[in-house]
Amino acid sequence: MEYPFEKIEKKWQKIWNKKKIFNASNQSDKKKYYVLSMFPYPSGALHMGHVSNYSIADTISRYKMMQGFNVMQPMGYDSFGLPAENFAIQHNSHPRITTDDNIGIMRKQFDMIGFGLDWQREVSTCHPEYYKWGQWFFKKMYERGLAYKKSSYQNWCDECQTVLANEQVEDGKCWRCDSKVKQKELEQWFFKITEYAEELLDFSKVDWPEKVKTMQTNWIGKSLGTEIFFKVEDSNEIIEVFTTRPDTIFGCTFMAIPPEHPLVSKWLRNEPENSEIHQFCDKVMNEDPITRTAEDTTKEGIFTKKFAINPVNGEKVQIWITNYVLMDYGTGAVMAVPTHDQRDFEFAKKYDIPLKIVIQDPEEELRLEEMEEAYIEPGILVNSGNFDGMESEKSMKKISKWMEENNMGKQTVTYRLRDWGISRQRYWGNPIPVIYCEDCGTVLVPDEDLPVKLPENVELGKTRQNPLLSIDDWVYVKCPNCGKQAKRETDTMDTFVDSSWYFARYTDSKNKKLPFSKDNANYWLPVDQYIGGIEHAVMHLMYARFFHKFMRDLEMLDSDEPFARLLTQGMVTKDGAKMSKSKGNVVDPQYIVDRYGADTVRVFMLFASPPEKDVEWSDEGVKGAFRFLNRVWRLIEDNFELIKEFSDHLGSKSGSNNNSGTDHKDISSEIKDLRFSTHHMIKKVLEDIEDRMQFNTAIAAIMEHLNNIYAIANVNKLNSVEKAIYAESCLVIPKLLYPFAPHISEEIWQKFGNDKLLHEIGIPKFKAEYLVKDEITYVVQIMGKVRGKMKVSTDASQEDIKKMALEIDNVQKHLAGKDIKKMIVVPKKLVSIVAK
RNA sequence: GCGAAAGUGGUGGAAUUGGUAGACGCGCUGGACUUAGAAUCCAGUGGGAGCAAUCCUGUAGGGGUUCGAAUCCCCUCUUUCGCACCA
Repeated sequence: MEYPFEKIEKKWQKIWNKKKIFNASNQSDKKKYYVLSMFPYPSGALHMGHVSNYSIADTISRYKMMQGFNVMQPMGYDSFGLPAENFAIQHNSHPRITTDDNIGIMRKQFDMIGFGLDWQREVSTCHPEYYKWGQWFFKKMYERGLAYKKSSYQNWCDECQTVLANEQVEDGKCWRCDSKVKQKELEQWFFKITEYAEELLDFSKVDWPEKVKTMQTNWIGKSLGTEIFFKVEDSNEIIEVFTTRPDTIFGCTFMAIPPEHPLVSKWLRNEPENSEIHQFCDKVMNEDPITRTAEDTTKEGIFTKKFAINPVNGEKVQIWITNYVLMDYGTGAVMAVPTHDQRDFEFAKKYDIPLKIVIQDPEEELRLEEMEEAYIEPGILVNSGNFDGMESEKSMKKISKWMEENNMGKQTVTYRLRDWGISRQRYWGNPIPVIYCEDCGTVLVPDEDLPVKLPENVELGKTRQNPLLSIDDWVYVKCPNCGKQAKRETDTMDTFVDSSWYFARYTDSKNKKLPFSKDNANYWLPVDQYIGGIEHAVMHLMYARFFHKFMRDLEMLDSDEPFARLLTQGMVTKDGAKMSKSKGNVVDPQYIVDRYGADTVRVFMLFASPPEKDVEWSDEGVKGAFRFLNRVWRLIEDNFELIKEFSDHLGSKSGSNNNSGTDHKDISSEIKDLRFSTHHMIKKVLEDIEDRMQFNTAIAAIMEHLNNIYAIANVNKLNSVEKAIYAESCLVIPKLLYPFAPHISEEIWQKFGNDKLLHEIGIPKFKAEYLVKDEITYVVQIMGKVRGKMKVSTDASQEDIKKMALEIDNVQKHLAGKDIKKMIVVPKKLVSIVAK
């Protein structure tokens, strides 16, 4: 007989709902605990990845509730974005409608799995009440000089007809549709995330996986160096270069700039359209960025016939346009030192540019004519004016300082991180609240006109262009300043803007005057435990940190970081691959819940592997989880009378478990072991959840304890003290199972007349005195090999233990003819004998 | 190429501080119950030898430190992830 999971789960979901136990209050005497899962994009139905993510979060949440925290676990929908727009086009509908439909479906499924979510706080980023504040934040950014518009080469996805941020390009492909990304020159809006680069490198206030911290650190890519100013010969133009090797400045023999460099377009104006130099620039700029920036791409260039003057020695150096220098790193120009940089070396060899050694190898003297590759190691400076003879590493600071003093350059810090391009040329996103007026220029939409609502009357999918462009009565508006006919910005914001502050909106989601009140934000933030996929390590998690610090600087909240603790959960895989429709290896949570119940799915997910690792789906494994819950159920059913009889004595109503058998002499060792098992399990489960976040071993501990109970053969023959211990060993199960399988646990708990819900009764505590055993099993090793085992009473002395070990038959056998050199006793563990 | 993490039975995974390797689950084998199946229960299950006691062997491979190594150190291989002409 299967336990009636369907009835039980429906029943408890109703009760929790009715009692509103998951509605967190913004004021409480209890300590707060904010658990957050990354909110989903409403794709239509929950998939196993969601179930895994939210099962982890719900386990932590319910555990913290039992511990007496004021827990908030909110949920919402990341509902703007291209997929929603495309989905609507496919279904010949409007994203507003399809999105809300999908949210309806997901909402039902959230309830069906019994996640303890605070629905009062629900947000959906595509609702005007939410996106109004995104626009408000945009204005704040603009007012503080953190939002600006510029024209530049951008990652362009033809398929999605929109620009992508650097973070959204993976292997040269669009992170969404996988098609090749091109470069296109466009005007678009940026958020100055680089302003916060330094602070974003500081992870001292968060407890995050090393991996994520490293990924962000690498992404930001800080490097210390020097900017050096080169004059262009016979002109007042100046080219700034950035270098991390100022010690090689005297060896600079040419300068390398990319075709995108502003001086290039200026110079090209005087060149005929079909000139060689024009052709070269066009060719390089049209190359796709991946091949162009690949390390093995052949270095190419063209001489501009212009020269720059090296400020340190007045030498003339050729200026080359090349394909290997990037416009958007550093200053977009490089001083090339072929002898001490491999790339410059290759380039100089190819085009016969002069070489000059300025750092000598102290081991073996370098000769120009023999060099086959650049010498990039430290060495002794030569041909470097006053710096000759200095060690190259030590000279760097001195040279920079000297250049700074003589206005030849300055020390700088450069980051790989670029400003965040947030314009998207698509309909289904948050409109950028800007109006362009011929007279007044860029004008922000006044606060009282926020939100700029997305027009509803759009025809999607007719053209590949942004449909907003063709809605005249939306685009043409009066300038808020002068009243003259003006035009709206038709780009919408990247959806990562919406998800960069939603965690703060949850603290006060109904606020009509502000994104959230400072009091609420300061009460709840930072999020105590954030849970989501590793794929957001750089994008979302970095943007959210940036926004949080920005909100702090607006004095909207006081904390420095949004997420104090982060858990990156693994994927759900089947047959070794991520579940996906295209691979046809998807398992529908609905089907599993219908067949085995929500508790089973949750237990399986949590038991299959530790949370940060991938979970390999296994139909048999699910059955195993189901079998386990059935075994729990049967244990309680079969022993109902016995447990019931003793449950009142045990004070289970109050949830305390301190009567583990008033200590009596006549307790069999079997029952003492059972009592040990009970307390051992409590200790293990608490440690695994609290300290290690390792739910698989916590569940294993409960299973082990269940096996120990089943091992007690003749329950009816137990005396009354023993029966009480037995009853307690059973009753502790629902309490510890609750965070993982809440429905069945509540049902069992209630069976014994307990009117309190499990989260109200407090987490059980183990008693150390029951974890002390009278006897401990010692292992006896000879030369590291186990040769015997013995039970030793806890009060035995080291000498006793040694003596006992030597008495074991098998030990004597192995010691025959050998001298004992040494005996090591490891308390409570083993005896190791060294003999030869 | 650089950097990081990992590699344990047939399988998912345990082993928290250097101390009995393989907890727990799945699968498999045998048995009980059953007309039969499903379900359940009991026993066994890293490999090899043995009736058994017990012994040998075993944590990607090779070396080392130690009374003792999955765990620490060195080398090699493999996998995954991140970065990748960043001046």
